[in-house]
Amino acid sequence: MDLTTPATNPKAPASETPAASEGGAATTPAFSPLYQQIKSLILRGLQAGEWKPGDLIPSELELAARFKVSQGTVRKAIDELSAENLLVRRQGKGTFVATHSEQQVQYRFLRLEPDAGSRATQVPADRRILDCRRLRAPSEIARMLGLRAGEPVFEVRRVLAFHGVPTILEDLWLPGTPFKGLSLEMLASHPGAMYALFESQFGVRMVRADEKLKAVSADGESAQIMKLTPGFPLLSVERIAYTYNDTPMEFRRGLYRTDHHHYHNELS
Amino acid sequence: MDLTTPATNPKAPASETPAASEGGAATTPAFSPLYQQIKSLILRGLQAGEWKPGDLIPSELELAARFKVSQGTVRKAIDELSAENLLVRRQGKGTFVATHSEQQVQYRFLRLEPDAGSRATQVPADRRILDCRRLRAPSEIARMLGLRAGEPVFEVRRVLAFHGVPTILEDLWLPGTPFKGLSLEMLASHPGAMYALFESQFGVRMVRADEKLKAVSADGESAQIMKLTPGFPLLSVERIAYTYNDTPMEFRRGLYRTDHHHYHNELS
DNA sequence: CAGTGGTCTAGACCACACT
DNA sequence: GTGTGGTCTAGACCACTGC
Repeated sequence: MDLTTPATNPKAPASETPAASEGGAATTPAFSPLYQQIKSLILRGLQAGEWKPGDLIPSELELAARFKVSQGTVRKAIDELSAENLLVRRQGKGTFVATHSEQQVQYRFLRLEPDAGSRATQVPADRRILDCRRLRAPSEIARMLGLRAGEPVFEVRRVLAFHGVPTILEDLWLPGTPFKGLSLEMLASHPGAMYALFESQFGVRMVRADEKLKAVSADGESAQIMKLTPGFPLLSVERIAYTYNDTPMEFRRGLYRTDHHHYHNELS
Repeated sequence: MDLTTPATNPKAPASETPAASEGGAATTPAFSPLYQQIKSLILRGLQAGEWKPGDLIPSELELAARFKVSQGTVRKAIDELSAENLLVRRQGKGTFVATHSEQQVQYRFLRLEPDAGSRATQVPADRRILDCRRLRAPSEIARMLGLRAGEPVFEVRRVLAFHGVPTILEDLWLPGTPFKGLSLEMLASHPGAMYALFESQFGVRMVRADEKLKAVSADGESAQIMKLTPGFPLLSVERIAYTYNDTPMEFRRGLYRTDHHHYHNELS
């Protein structure tokens, strides 16, 4: 592939890309390197479901041939995608689409850990779904999910217990359209982590998330559900989870009991 | 540099490395790629203070010549180091040692943000040092810092206020030896972030940190200092900060008021 | 202009997994 | 052995910075 065209983007790098977007007007010329374009193309394949979570994607040489670039360029694109946890490389085997299921990393977004003792094998939580209903999005929820107020959403409430102690009370909201058909039975019957179900049943893969933490006091209702006295300090965790393209697909509000657990975070 | 030697590590890659460690006995052969060895060598230079925070390090070609490897290999080593925030690349200028000062990122490890309004320009906190004393490490502190109980440590207490509202009460402990000479006056007179002072005055650069968060209720003492009623829910943040080589250099326990701020975390 | 990091290529060889 | 990702090289050219 030649890069003779100077400042602005050279011609589209792939043969199979009708260059869907790129409205028309001259915005920022914004030179973008070839490997970034390759990255976008792979990303498009992931979004389009060409390769599903857990799938093996084509080898680097194959992709290089398809996109008419060198293996090194494909490699750099895949490097970044795997650094972002979208792909997983396995030497000798190939490159796979990351998934929330199967891996030993069951709860990839749950940062709660038992204090001290820290049995590396965190006891599998005891999950209980309290509620699952379809309703029109209140404005706050709509805003978080990038919807218009009144659009349908699912609301789920559940409790997680460790060693019989209710530790997490969560309410979560999902956009109605992509999750059409969700039901309490489906959630209750599914054994694994919730995000694994989202992948297998709805083809929705959560890629990253933003969390906002606060310390709060248990109100009457949550205290009752978690068998605590009102006023008990709880960690409030609000999460927006995004799928490909930074599209919000879940808003979650959790209350964590932290007298025997803590929220672990690594800074760098 | 030739890589003819097969499985085990090839001969040391640099000319100026007396191969200090590598005890003797055959542990794990553990093949390590060239770029990892280069990375270690650069890291050693950083630890040894050959280049200090903010300094320009030699160019890729210079390092390649010095270590007798190709530019690409040095590049990959630097890529990783800059991904770990130890180095910062600036196109056209060179590669610099990362620092907590100068950058616009004043509080690199502080995850507390104002709610909603979120003036991107977070008001510079009003810092007040309450105490700074030298004492013998209690066993818990010693354990956190990798010291023996009774070894000297500094204990500092300070309050951060935003818009006049006391929001963070922190106690922190530093090992006595590396921080010899620390005083309340020094802390109080220094304008910028604390980690910047550690770099400039003690040559200690914090590289990464581990935090454990819990929700707690304000006790009498902290309530009084923060002008709250006892029982007010506070976010407890325990941090161990590490310098190069995963050596712990600070233990910090903070209480955050979170009624108008939140702790922000990005998951991926 | 020269010097730096950033991108891209082409080719060689190594380490690992499967058959 | 074949095919995969992983490492390493050498050289070309581009983009940015500052003299």
